[in-house]
Amino acid sequence: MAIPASHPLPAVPASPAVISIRALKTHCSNCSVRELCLPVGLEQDALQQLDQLVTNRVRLKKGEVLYRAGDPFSALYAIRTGSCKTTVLAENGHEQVAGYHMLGDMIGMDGIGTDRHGSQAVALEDSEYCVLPFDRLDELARSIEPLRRNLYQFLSREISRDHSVMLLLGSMRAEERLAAFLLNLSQRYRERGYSSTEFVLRMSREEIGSYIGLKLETVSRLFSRFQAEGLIRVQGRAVKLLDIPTLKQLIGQRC
Amino acid sequence: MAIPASHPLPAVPASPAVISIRALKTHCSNCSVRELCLPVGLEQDALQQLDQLVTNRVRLKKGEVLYRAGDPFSALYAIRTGSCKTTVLAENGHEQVAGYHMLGDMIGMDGIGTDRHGSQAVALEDSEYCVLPFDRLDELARSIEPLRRNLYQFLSREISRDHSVMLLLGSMRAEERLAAFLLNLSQRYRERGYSSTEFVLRMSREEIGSYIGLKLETVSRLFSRFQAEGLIRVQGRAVKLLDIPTLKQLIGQRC
DNA sequence: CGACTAGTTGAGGCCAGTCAATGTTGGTGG
DNA sequence: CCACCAACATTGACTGGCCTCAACTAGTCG
Repeated sequence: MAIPASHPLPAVPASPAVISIRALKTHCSNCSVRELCLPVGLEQDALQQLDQLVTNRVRLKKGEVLYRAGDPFSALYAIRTGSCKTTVLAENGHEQVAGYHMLGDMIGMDGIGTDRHGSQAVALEDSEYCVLPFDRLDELARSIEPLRRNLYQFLSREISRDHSVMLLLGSMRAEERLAAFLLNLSQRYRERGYSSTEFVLRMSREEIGSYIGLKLETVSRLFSRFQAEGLIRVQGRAVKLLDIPTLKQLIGQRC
Repeated sequence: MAIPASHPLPAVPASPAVISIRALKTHCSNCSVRELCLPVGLEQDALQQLDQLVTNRVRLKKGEVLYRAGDPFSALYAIRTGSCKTTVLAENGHEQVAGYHMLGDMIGMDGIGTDRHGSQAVALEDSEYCVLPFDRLDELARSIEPLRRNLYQFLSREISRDHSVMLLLGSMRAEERLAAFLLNLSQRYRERGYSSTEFVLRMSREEIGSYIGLKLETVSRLFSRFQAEGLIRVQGRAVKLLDIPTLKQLIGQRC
């Protein structure tokens, strides 16, 4: 796997923060997250065809918006570096975090059906996205079976992921929610070759709360309590998981 | 079958409740929900090709299981008549209703990515399902653009639907949840040509509660309260919406 | 250094959960 | 047809977990 193991992100080569970067040496074929992303399992020549499709990349600074709810849908986005949140808007104006995405993740899939994005994506840190024009991706997927399979998988996995969140929101108590949130992050960092016990949260207490259905004060209190109980160590947004077994027990114990 | 209402479904010809029915006069081309289901927008010959794919249908009695979590995934299912719920299972054994599906809906899509069903589907009444073998559906979709588009749409719409549920579970108060639940049903019945103000719930109070993140007692109390306030009339599982504007206001008013 | 945002902590209230008793409905078999 | 039973539903009393409101602290950036 790519990525130097322990943690920090591999330094992104300095480059002008321009929207469209062509002929940059970043291709799917040598991308650090190719094993997690759309290219996984593709043959060499399929990879090259995919490379030709991904000619645009977008760089965002923290807080910048990739797309808004209601924007015309034209492409999916694969996260190359960094992380972002997706939020959904209720008719009454309430905004809620629906996803916390990191490198290798694909976002924008809820827009396919309606030709409009159904959610909003906001960078949680400086980050880079591969633009996958959907029409061309679809066209390419027609002929490349593994690519088509991967596309289905991303769509389907998003559904499963949402089901997990529904489970969390619908039946867990506050401490279970936070434990599940932390363990989920831990696993995803591990899958990406980072430390699974020590990482930096890219969301505020309020955003975390919005994601897991709690108020920010409750999130803060729980962080404090988990720390007091020796389960984690928190320093602002830096978290270290100290007692993963007990955290797991927290979410596995109730009927 | 539910509710005669404005333009009821054409009576399904009586037929033996056998699992696999071939050469029955039920085809996509003359199915009553074709405008809501996979065939929507398809040309005549595309329709016929789809017909050839859907050779199996499954009939379930109330309470019977279509698939279980962990079952090998091989097909999607389109609901021809009746309704079912899908449930997801947490690692700790807790089971939660994740979806309430009715005719025209497609289910099983969370199984594509893992080759295993991620949820369980249980009939809420006697109901009938078209079996869509996924490999063959995929093959057919390769060549029929509108079919492929529809497939994407179903996947994408499922994601959007889940986001709505997350919004409901994450930020609404009990009365808002029930109002949203009822209004959602109302709209879906309307789309299907049934009465949007008068219908029979196919789920118990407990199942409804599981779906919208409340306990059954709370659901029951809310039904009683809505009735006392003149918003609805409830008689067991038969519901009549009396004051839709106020119900809408209930979910549209909070920030 | 001051304004601002993010985070922590405390006190109190309320909404929904829990526990429990009772009523209702629908299916089954005598 | 009706008695019976089990599952479902209703209602009340009480509890408690999370929210609300509020004060305070710690960083951050001009």
